Amino acid sequence: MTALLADIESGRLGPGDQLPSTRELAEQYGVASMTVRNALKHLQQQGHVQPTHGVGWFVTEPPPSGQDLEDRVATLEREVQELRTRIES
Amino acid sequence: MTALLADIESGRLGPGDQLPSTRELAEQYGVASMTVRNALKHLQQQGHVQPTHGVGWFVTEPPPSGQDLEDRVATLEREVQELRTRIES
Amino acid sequence: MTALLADIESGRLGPGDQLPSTRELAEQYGVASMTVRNALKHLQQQGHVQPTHGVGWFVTEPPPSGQDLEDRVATLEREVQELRTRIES
Amino acid sequence: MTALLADIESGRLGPGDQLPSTRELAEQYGVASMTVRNALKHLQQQGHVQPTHGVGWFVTEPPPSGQDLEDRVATLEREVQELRTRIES
DNA sequence: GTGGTCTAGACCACT
DNA sequence: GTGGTCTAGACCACG
Repeated sequence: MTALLADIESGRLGPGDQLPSTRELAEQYGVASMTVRNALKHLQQQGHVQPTHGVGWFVTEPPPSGQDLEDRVATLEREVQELRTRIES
Repeated sequence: MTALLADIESGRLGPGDQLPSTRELAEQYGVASMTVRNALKHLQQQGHVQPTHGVGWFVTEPPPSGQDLEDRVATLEREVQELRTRIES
Repeated sequence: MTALLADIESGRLGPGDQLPSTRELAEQYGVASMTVRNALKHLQQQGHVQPTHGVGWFVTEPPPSGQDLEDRVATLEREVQELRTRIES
Repeated sequence: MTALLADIESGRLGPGDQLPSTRELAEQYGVASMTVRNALKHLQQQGHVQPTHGVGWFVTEPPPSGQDLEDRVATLEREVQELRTRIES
């Protein structure tokens, strides 16, 4: 089941892509659906995938790990400030 | 969808008032129309609202305080089922 | 889907028998799974069948034909009481 | 609403094509959904379209109207005879 | 232009 | 590997 993560990290599955259904994955890997679900939840906690109820699982945008969240906030706040200035002028 | 019940119980929606259409509710709450319908059906079973085909859903007179009979039956049937399972095991 | 009821009433399916899974029934009758579920829910309300989550649907004891809801409640309460006694013993 | 028939006969809509939804058609032509439905039922009686519940309306194979059925049979029989001859030679 | 039912197929909860 | 709930959107019945 770590093969899924490999697919995501290698780029075979990109942001926005829909994963095969949980039933398909269970069949493909020959495991119980519970196992698939646990694995997906794990990947979700790491920020790799996200479910939409009744629709499917999707690869998320690359997780912000590696960049400090506070840095990210500062960057965005600067951007907002700049845009506001441009609008007012 | 429990917000609707809150609106009714708080008095924001009184007896005789018409609810927004199922399609509007679906859009408002960001859910599918079937989900709205299921929620309304539950509120109906509890005696809060009532539909009229081709017209709309309406808030009913104050519901039968306590527990609805059908609910009671459902509850008991579940309990019986559970107890039987425990006995068999 | 009314064929199921016929099977039950004719005795081809007796009390305690397990029905085919909802997915099988959907395939057999060529309808969507939600439709199967709705049909089963109706049969349940009429007291013909009963589900157990994660296990399946089962034919119940002969249904409460012409029985008042209050009677039904009383009957179930007695049944619960009896089952509890059996568990404690 | 006869525009739909024109679209079908002219070939803009071919066999197997799905029509716009009844709601869309009603909106497009600025008529009530009942009117759309009646028109579609009319086209269905003439063998032009066919509905599938919960899915949509589809253009059927070209109906045999306009050519007499016996003529059609004769034509086909000649065609079969001709093809057989070509095969044998 | 509303409520009601259905399709096709997904995820979720449970045993 | 079951039942339960949900999505998105279709047709159907009705006032």
